[in-house]
Amino acid sequence: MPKLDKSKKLDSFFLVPTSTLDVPRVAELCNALADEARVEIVARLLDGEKCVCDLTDALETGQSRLSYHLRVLKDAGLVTDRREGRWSYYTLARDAFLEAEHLLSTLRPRATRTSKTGCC
Amino acid sequence: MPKLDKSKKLDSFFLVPTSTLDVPRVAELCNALADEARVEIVARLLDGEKCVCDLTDALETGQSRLSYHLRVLKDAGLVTDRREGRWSYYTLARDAFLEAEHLLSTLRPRATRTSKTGCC
DNA sequence: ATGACCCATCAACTTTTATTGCTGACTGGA
DNA sequence: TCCAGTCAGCAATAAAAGTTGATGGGTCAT
Repeated sequence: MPKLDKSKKLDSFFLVPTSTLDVPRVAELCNALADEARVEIVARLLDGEKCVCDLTDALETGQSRLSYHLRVLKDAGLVTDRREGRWSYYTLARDAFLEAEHLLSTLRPRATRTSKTGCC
Repeated sequence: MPKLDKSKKLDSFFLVPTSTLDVPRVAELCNALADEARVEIVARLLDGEKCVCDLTDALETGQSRLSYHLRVLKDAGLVTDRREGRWSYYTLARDAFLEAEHLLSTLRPRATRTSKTGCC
């Protein structure tokens, strides 16, 4: 029996391992991937680092718009950027994607059981 | 060498297995989980089916608001509902969560290699 | 049938996101 | 130094998402 973490609500403490159920972080990561434009960007970065101009060409989008979406991804920690001369290079942050996979797995329903509790 | 699927863009065909990279679906699923209120709902459903009134009590939220968020989750396929008498019961859709995990895994960067291609 | 209850949906509103054009900082070459 | 190119960030606008209170349909007990 683990020690009670009083910072967590009591009931949820017993239902799930709260240490791995980080609601705001799930929402933050999902929010960053909730837009097709950003998922496209991630897809383009799958085969390695790219500079903004590469992405602008590949995605046929305005530079300003791209910059905005890159920032959203960066704020969520899903990409990192690097400056080299006049170019900015973006790379996927592997850790963040692994984190996302882990967080999502904590939301996976255990089984298809119906609890059949009386209601209200 | 698999047969070419002409419905997919040529370049992305060679970069990733496009059959598993469903950009709109990733965005749709992530969008459904992009709000803390909805992640909370999912968390509450982790230990099984619940009726709306249970969730209203547990999450201390207005009934209308909850109904809205449940609908978003339902539209994304993450939950299913069932009517019994005057109560509506919601359950997590295991398949959709497995699908989400799979889709997310297709976005995981292969390695931390820098492609070092010349730019622009 | 009447009334209490559960819940989805609507309309009105507020808040958040996304898009676009523009500006300017910074870099590197002529 | 001057010019052209890359790119982030701002302001204005458009669009989408979220919140709230009200309405009404369905269900159940009296």
